[in-house]
Amino acid sequence: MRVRAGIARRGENSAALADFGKVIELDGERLQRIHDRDTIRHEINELSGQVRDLRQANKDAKQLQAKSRQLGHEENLHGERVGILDEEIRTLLLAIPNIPAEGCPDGKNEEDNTVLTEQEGRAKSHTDSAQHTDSASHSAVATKPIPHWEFAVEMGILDLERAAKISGAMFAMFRGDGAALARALLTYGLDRNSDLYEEILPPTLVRRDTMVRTGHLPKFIDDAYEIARDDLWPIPTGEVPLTSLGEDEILDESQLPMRFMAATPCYRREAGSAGRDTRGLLRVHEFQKVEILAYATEDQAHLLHQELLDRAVGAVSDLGLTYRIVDICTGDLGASAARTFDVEVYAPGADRWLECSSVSWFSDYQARRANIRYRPQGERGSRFVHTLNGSAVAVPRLWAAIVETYHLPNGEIAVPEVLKPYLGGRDRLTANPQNQ
RNA sequence: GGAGAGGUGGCCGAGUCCGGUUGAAGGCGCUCCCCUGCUAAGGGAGUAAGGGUGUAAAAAGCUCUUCGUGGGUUCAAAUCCCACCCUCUCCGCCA
Repeated sequence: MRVRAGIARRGENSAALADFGKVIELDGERLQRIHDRDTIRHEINELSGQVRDLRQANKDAKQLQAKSRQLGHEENLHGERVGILDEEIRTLLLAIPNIPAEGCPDGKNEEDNTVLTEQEGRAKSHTDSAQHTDSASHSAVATKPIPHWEFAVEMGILDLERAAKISGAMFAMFRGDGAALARALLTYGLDRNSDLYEEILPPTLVRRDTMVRTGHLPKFIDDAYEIARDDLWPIPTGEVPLTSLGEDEILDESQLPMRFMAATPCYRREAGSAGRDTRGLLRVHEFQKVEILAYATEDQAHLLHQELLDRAVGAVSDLGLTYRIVDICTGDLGASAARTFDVEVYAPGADRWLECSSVSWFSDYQARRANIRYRPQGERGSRFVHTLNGSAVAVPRLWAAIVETYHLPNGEIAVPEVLKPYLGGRDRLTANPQNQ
């Protein structure tokens, strides 16, 4: 079957395949039970009508009542079994991943991902022009790049030590010009998408059910923070509230595509990656991000996916950063996604590629869980929408790439041209005098 | 946190005390038809979603469920009981 083959393409997923067979089996019994249950219900309804008539005629209905009561017990047996089956199926289904899109390259793991584009940043010329008062030979490139966790901390615009004091390891604190840069990035991310995307400022603590519906629970329960007392969950990404916006709604086809964006904090325990990439801003528990997201019809989905990717890429490209686009293979694909392109920026100091956006098309996988539908024009009934999303701007990693890329020999940091309006027209970030 | 009121179809709004052709009156909106130089007005019909069955696939038909959610009582629940969620009003508290 198509679904089976699709799941198989993800590779080491024999468990999911077995589950899938189980689901089909359970569902067979479920349907039989539902049929039996409904038949009995029908009889009960008939009997009830007869009882009503008898009683209104002041006649005795004891026999019918007894019979109906008996049927009620039978109905319950079926009903309870259906409930159990529903629960089992649901549990299994939650663990079954989405079917990869046709174009998605086959592969086992991240090593099989395909780099589609690799684009050298324009940062060099930017820094050259930005430092025209300095000696021309002092280009950023001529200097040996330094990791941000060294010089940015020294400048006092990144304070990891005190962040750790306040909140523990893998938390960051931006200060002075560092904080201003972070804030500039958020506004930049929102402004450049405000032409088509509605800005949302959503709640960032959500119900357990909301997390389940977007596929973040139970699978990633170890990666999520939990406020046990109120059973609220800090969102790991703006995708959660944005995807849930349309929950249980039936949209009109003419409304599609719908586009949303939100700048939100994101909270991640990063339990699965403890000890990895812990330096500086490479991986932090709390960060800011501008998320862009769309609901679309199946036909629109492809174009929207490209649009989201273009926008994610445009943001880093216009910042003058070196970036590449990676086509995620079936073996490395997130469970909910049908197709994903990662955008990675190069951080010359850390000398590594940092994932700063995952632009994914979820087909109707998320919408089925969240129950987001639309009414197709000239057609009866409803269909599930397709959801797509990606980060427009992920603050810490872009922040890191920017400061490392634009680090000037004199110790200052040049401001990328597109960010100048967001930093009061300034073209330099300087050390924080209050934290030296 | 304390006290009270309430959640009914795309929307408004009856019904809930006293359970029974009420999937739900009436109105608005919408769709189609008729009438009408145009428009306005008028007349008629239709107008929830989901599941099961049915079909090559649809559709019709049959059937089940849904009156905030989940349970309970009953032959039978929008109507009675319990828990929870949400909204509103007043008081307190904090911004």
